Amino acid sequence: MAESQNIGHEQRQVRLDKLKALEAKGINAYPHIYRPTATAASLAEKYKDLPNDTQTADIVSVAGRVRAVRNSGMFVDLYDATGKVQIYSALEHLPPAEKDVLDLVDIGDIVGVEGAVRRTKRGELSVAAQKITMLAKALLPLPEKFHGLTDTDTRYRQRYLDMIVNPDTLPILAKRSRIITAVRQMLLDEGLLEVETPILQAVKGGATAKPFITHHNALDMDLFLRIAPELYLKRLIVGGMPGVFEIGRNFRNEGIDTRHNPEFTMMEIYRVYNDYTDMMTLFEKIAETAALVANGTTKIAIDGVEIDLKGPYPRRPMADLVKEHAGVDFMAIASDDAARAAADKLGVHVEKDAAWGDCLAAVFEDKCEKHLIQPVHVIDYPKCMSPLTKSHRADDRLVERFETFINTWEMGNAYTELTNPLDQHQRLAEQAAAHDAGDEEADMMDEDFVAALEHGMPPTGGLGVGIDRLIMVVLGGLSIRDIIAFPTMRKK
RNA sequence: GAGUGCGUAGCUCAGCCGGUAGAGCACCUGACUUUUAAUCAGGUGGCCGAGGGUUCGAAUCCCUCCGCGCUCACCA
Repeated sequence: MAESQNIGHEQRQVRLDKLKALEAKGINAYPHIYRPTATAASLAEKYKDLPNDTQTADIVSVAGRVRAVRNSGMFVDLYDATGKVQIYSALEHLPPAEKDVLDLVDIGDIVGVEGAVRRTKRGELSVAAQKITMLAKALLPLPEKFHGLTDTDTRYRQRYLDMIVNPDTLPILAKRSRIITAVRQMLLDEGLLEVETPILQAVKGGATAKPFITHHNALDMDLFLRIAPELYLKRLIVGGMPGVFEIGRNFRNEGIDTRHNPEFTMMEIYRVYNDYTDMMTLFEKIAETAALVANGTTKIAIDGVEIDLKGPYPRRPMADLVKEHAGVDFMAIASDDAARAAADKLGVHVEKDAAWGDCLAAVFEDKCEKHLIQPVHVIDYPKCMSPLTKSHRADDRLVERFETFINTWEMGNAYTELTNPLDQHQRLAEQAAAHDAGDEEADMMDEDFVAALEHGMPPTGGLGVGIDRLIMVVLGGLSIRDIIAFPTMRKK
């Protein structure tokens, strides 16, 4: 990479010269293996009562990245995955050959140190070096030690630097990993099967969103990167799996901001003989699991506001919330015309051909979402915007669908899944007509999916959870770019 | 997509009513077996994001482009 060779070429040259000096001594600066016997944290724990200015006879070896060098190498701060341990090099104890290696150590190098455990006069637990092993000579300098790396561009493009110098970055990504693992385990404990379904799809479906399109050469066929796995997971239900879930990447060709990344991690769950109320309980369990593993409590603070993820959450019909926050009872509005007039009166813009349900949803988004700080299941969505959901058993204008909101963000989306093949075919046909008329986001007709339903799908509850959003909330309202290791960036 | 701010040394940042480039850290040399953002003295290092324009003279003013941030729009 020509570019990296130009970065700090002077400091790089100094380090290259040191690398050559190591090689001249017969030292491999990139050895195959090193096996430390201790970590910073294990030493801190084991020797927490060791008095100042005391050296033990315990010989250990530690390994990590050099982050600071003081007093011409007498004190070196070594960081491993567990924290910091100081390396103390007293000339009277360090063999001359080891001192030569020490002189060739720079900040940023990865080294292994063997020696006796000691606490210095000033109280810093240290390893009194007897042998110093270069494990990886760094050729490029690290960002500044005190201010770290603040340039967001560099932080995202060179995330490894962000992780090395900014102390919050790695723990956040580690918590992401633990949250996903814990949620996965919880679902496995529920008896669900984790499955994988196609990311390359010939027909896009399961959501309304603009897709990425790619091309398969051998088949000479365009394929969509999935916007959702829904229609394939339901095929597995038809095939007889009683409960499935998938955690994986979805791709949507839409805007990028602090809450949206073109590729994001979605979790979808389907369980037979469940309806949407069962999914509400399941969502609460997922959120609690995530919060507990990350923070040890279900309470989180976002912008100074305490939010408790402990269930059960209130269940509020969309129309009730609209009535509360906008003062209009849409359930009492009978016609599309009257609904549009009501929306207009509230200053909510709707299309000229907007139906009753479109108006209700538009008013909800404009007037209600911003108030939904504490967890709430918004239930009973209008039918027209939910082509994969069963009609509400008590009101045919609605469907049995809910979205869970936390911190005003939509966190999850769940249905009593539509299983009637004739109804499904008609609703997808309406979507497909919109798609053919130019609505890139509308669903397409998936004949095979409908055929699957024609073979019979048991009553099923389904739940989708935006894993990134969940992590953003659990970790205190972070940007999606802080919880995705490598967010999508423009080509530089 | 719109508005707005930013882009100067490896990193963090000054300089911006035009006059030829600065600091701290890092790096190099030296001092100090002392430290913990070690300290002290000296030094190296810049196509001032790219291109064009105005001007005797541009990091600074103007235009275009590139990249990033924020707000809004879009977005289940």
